[in-house]
Amino acid sequence: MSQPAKSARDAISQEIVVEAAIRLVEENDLDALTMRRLAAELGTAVTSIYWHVGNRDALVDLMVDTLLADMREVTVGGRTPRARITSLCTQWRQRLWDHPHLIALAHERNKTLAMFQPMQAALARELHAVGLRGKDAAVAIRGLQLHVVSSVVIERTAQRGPTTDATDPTAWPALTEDPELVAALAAPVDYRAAFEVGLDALLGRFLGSR
Amino acid sequence: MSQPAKSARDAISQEIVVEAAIRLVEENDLDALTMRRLAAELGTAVTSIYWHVGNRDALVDLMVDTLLADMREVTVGGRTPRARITSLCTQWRQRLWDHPHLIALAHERNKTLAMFQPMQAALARELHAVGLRGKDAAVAIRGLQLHVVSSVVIERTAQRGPTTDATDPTAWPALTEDPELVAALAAPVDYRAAFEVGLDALLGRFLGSR
DNA sequence: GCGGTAATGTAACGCCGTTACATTGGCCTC
DNA sequence: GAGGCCAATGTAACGGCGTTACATTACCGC
Repeated sequence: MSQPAKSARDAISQEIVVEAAIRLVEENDLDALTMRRLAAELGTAVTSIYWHVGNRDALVDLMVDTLLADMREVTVGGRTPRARITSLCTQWRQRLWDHPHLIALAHERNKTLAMFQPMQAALARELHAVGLRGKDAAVAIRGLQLHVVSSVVIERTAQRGPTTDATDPTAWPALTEDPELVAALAAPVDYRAAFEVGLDALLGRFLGSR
Repeated sequence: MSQPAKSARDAISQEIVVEAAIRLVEENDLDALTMRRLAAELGTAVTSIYWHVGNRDALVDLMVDTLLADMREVTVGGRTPRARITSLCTQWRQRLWDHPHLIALAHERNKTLAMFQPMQAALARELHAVGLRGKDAAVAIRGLQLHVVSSVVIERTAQRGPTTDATDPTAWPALTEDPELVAALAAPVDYRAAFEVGLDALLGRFLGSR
């Protein structure tokens, strides 16, 4: 981004480093992102990485910014305001879902909520159109935003360790009267359904009869 | 837990190791939990730690179990079912809030959702009393559970890095017509209020007129 | 050709989790 | 009491991590 490609020795630029780092994370883990391995992947020494990006934290910041750049533009569909807001939230959830490592990266750099500016603006426009403004609009935006991001965060962290998530049915002596409930709770969580129910509930609360 | 205190040399047991580890984390960070530092804190060698707890992952598991033991019993208050469920969720949120490191620890061991069994059982009882059972009850339990845990998780991760969370108001050229909204969005998030609004919305959806 | 500087390479520091191996010390058996 | 067993602790190392002081290269303008 800032390094002019003067030297044509082998032309390792900051973009190339960031791209390689993203590739490294997306093809493996966040743990796979080590400066040494990144240098090896680029066929260079670790000090070159440091020269181009500073340190590991700065590199992660750059990665987050790069990934976020792909999510800037928002397209809203739907007739009623409620449908448009639903589409907005679902779309945003989908995008976060498609970049699971973005969440992990942003989480590591404490930028989890900072990535939501475009969505905030779009939501504000829609709420504005329904007559919600000022503090009420802010509460609604915050609520919807938290719902989207936490839905994905929780699902992703939960799916990393599938062993302990399926709740043990034998631990509930008091519930044997409702075997269907026990079975439903022992089944894997349908996070998408939970998201949609929660979203619907939030919209019912915020929009009311609008 | 399993080591009989045969040798009275200086009596480092598994409990003592786990307690020291919890103290170490609660007085500092999760990052402060290193095997060497833990050994130094106990005035012993690192291999003793390994002998007693196995390795770092096993130690964290033990810590999570220990911390969870303090949260087993649930007390429900309130007259209407809705009030009782609200009390339940608020209470659970408060407990998680009081043990912020428990969340980080459980997160590291992918036990984020596994800690919810007692709350699940209590919720199931309440919902049962209102006539919600089977799959409907499961959906409600999941939704409430996700709401509680994600509320705390998001707030905790957000508060670790306060710099990037206050959204930059200048980034919204389209919203200058609603300065109150911009101001409200630039202010720090009131997570407790967001939690309560979301909880209210979820209950309105699940319980309806019940 | 020459100097400056952008870029890369070498080698080390201190930290981490983990482990092979040696050593201690209390108990039991003979 | 001597010897042995084995739980418990200590010593020292391995490989990997982020980071950095320092030396070295290669290109550009002069």
